[in-house]
Amino acid sequence: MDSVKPKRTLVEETYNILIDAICSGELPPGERLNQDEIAAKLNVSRQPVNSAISILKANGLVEDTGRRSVVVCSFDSGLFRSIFEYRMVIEPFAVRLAGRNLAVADRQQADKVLRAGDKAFKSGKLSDLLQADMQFHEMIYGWSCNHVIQASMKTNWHHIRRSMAEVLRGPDAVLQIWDEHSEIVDCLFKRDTEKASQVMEHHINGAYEAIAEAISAPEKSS
Amino acid sequence: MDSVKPKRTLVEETYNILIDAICSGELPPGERLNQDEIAAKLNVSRQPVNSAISILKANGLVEDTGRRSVVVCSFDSGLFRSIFEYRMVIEPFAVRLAGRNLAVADRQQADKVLRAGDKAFKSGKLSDLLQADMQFHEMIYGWSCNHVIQASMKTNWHHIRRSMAEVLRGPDAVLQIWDEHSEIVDCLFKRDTEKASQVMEHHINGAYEAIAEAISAPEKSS
DNA sequence: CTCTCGTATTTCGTATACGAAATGCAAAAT
DNA sequence: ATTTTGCATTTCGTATACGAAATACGAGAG
Repeated sequence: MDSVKPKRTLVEETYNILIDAICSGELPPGERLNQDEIAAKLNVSRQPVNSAISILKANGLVEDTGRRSVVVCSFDSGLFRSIFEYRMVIEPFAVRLAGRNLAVADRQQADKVLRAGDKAFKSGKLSDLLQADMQFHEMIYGWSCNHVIQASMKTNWHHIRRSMAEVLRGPDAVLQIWDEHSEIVDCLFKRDTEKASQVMEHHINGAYEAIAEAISAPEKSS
Repeated sequence: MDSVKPKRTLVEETYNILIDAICSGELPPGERLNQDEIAAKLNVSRQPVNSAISILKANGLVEDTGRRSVVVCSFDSGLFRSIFEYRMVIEPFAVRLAGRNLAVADRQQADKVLRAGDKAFKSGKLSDLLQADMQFHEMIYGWSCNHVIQASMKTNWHHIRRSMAEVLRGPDAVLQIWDEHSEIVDCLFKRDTEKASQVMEHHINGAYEAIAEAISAPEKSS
């Protein structure tokens, strides 16, 4: 007999819904969060909404204006640069750790994730590709067995998703980055950790340039 | 005329007090957090306490037991390893970034922090030394101008403080690490960023070994 | 005496209530 | 017409209320 479902609280539910709305762009930067409104929309009282917003505030997704409302943080291009600067170091490092802990790496899991990525790539839907991309990288973080990397990147992916939501409004810049994923996995399982790490560094660098271009250039097309 | 003080909410106050109590060891791992009790002690209602605990939960400082109470997370030695594994890469990186942004680096600030460290070192109080150590490293994070590094390390220092609170109960293991700090600053301002980064890597490695020893060995003395 | 179960008490999550500050608006003043 | 000012309304933070689930505890069965 299995233990009963660990009931989620309304605070957690509300938090997840809000963070999703922010990262998907449904709540754009600068948008004011009205507690009554949100509470009504989610069919809960204002209290869980208030708590959820406190968490968002502590995590830097929203900021209060000093007045009586909190707003979704503006998307800072400096933050974007920080994230990729950071990933350029952390992602190759995660690969090296994964190489050391190869016992925890699961080839079947890798194949599944890679297949999902191929499918998303062929479908051409950038949002699907983003989802698959995130899953691939989170798999690597898991293999690294380093909880700090996992936690910090979880936060970062929120911001990445948020910035990508902006990109998605622009022309569909197809990112030609998927094939490097399978190369990384191959190198890892061939025990060539150093090569895998190098490919990852190149991969992040390429992703940054592609996205930075898509972000800075969209005005040209409109 | 200056603008009025931005009043802190009771939720924030409560959160800060709780996180401080956890990191100082006043609330040891496994301790149950009773909302009524905390509310009474802080002279607030249960509501801000409840919200503050939600934030702690989201940030992994406390966990709920599935029952009716949340407890302070047990201190995982794996997490400790993760943090120093991570710092071994991130701290030298932060130094390299600081070297590039040397314009923001403030020699006077550095001297002040270094002097405070010397004083704490001579006083022999490990808690003061820890405080000064944290300030030194946070100065470097600031110079790196990378917000992701700052944010992730802020969380990590909570855990470091928490683990050090354990160490402090044991024999006073004096950590002979302070002089490396001034060496790092010197190299930086001499524009020898690479050397500074290397010293930082060595520094973190030394700190890890010293602390790991102090943590694993305290039983011997009791 | 030990175990089991029913009941009282504690404790939490959430809803509602309430006061204070911010905002909107319209009438009065220039 | 534009600005100022006082009042009504909105909105938030916090306190209190309430029901449900967890725990403690004692009485009865074995």
